[in-house]
Amino acid sequence: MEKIESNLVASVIKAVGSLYNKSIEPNFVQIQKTRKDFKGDITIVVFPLLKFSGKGPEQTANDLGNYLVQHFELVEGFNVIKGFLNIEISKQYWFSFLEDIYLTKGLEGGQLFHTSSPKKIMVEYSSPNTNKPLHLGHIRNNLLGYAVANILKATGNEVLKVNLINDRGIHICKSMLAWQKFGNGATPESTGIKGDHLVGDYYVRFDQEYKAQTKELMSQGMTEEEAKKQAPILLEAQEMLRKWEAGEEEVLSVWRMMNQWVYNGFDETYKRLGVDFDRLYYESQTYLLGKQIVLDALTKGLLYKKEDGSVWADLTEKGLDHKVLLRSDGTSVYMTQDIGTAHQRFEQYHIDSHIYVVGNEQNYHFQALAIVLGKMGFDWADKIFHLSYGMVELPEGKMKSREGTVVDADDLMDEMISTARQMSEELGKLEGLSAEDINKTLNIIGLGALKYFILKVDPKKNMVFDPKESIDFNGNTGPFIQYTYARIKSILRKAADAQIVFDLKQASAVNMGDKEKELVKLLYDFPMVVQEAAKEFSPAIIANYCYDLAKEYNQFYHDCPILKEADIAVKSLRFALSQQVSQAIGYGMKLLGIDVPERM
RNA sequence: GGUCUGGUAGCUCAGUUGGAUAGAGCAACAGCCUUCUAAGCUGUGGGUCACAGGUUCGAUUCCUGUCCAGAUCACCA
Repeated sequence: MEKIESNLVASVIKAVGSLYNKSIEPNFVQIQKTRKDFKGDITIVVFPLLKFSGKGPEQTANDLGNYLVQHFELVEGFNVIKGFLNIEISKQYWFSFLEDIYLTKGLEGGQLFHTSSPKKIMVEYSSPNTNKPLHLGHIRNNLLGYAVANILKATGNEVLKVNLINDRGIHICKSMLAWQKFGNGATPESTGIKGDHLVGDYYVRFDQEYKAQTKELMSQGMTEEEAKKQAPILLEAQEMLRKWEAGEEEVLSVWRMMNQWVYNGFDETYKRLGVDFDRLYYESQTYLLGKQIVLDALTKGLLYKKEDGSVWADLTEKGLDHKVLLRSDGTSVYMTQDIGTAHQRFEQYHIDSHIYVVGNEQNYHFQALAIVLGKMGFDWADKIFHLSYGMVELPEGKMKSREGTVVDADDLMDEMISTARQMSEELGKLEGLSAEDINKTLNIIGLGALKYFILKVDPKKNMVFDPKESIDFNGNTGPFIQYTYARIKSILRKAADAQIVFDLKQASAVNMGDKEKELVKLLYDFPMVVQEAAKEFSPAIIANYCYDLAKEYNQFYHDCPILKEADIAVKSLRFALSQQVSQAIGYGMKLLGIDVPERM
């Protein structure tokens, strides 16, 4: 079926040509959805056309409206308010659209969502440190990365999800050291504590000891600055890192063991969260990459070396500062590794684009990275994209691990599910379900509430999470949308049980009321919404669409009987429509990584 | 101090390339379950779109300045 918008633009151009004998560019035809308080489906803003018509807004709009109604089947009627020409698209068109998706393709199938230029895209997300468990900030990262990858796939791209795990460095040495000193051989098995939490506990333990030692040194007359550098436990941790880099087996074996604990813990969290990866990278294997590339660029004169031997990039012409790429002792920094891994990925996988899902605190880093890569002459330098997302804040400000205000990912998921249980029991929703089904459903609802809460917010904005008020289940929430889905499914089940077969062919455009039309219009928007979300890397666009659709459907559900409708034609139409809405909701939520329950 | 984000109802958030009377939810209040699941639906109240200029037929949207908040500017990652 031809799209309404392009059809209408062409029609208006023809109309202007015929009415006023002027030829105009498409960008003068401004089209938008008609606002709900007015009659009509699509609105043409006529102000830009006045200079061609030479008439006032009202007159011009009426001229156009009359012409369109007479010459184009698609246009059924119109009204003019001020300079706005509100067009009514024929009900036949909307009905045909519903027929089209219901009888042939279905929204999910076909090429409805695909872009004209598919790409091979790598999405890096999660990228945790291995010294502590995941928290709410990581949840936002994981959900965003996973959803964006889904959306890009749905629009026809080939997507590779990767996770670069930061498994080395001073932070993990701190946990290792504290475990050796204070752990008495504790393991996840011996303590029953999840591996990543156990390792995190020793990271906290290290910090306690470090603070105590610093305080002690200060009481002996050291300045705070000195004391922070001289605390014995810190020196030990630094020594441990040196041993790790020297490859001493004694250190490596502890490192491998504790990291494995963490990986087991992460795997569990990822699984519950419903995210996954096509490939894992470990910094211990990539942190030396990039050095040769930097040295090559140095010999080409693209970088410069200071007297102390450190290598720098001058980014001042781009408005940034100078950036170190190799330390004076010749070792790599963070940026060096990113240069190396980016190079490796573009060369090895021949990707067209690389998306890094990383918090906005690293905006500067990625800006600098792109400039450095460009300076080094890589033609893919402008193909890297930093999907920068805002911080999750508490009502009183940032989460601080030192103050114990970090919201732990596992705890939060537990809480969401227990809230779901409490709500469901109060409402008596779970009667007649098996224990297994109950758990499955509560899992879907609890996680749905959490995921939707996070994904409905524009990624680039900071967002506030109040741990005291648990995440809502009413209103603009995941469960609201899930509930709409479950109610439709219930209707579909009932029809199937009664062996009622609905045939949309029995219905026609005349059976379509205003509510039905509004829903079809929303369904019509769905592919564009998905494409927009892909373009903007914003799952929030899909989340808000799902809400709008569910909201609209609930009104329809309230006002219009479906199975109880007497007129078989109307009944069939409503049934088909409900079925399509459930598909769109289910698919939209799936793109967000949110499951929907068959009943709740 | 430089750079980058952001500032919309008491709170959490929408608001498509500039368009009509700026929208939801939560919270508050008032209604709707003998009828397909009331985690729903309907209604009421709530706004100087931070502030001031500019661009134009028209600005929450674009530009400039001011104020406020956050991030960042390491031989950390």
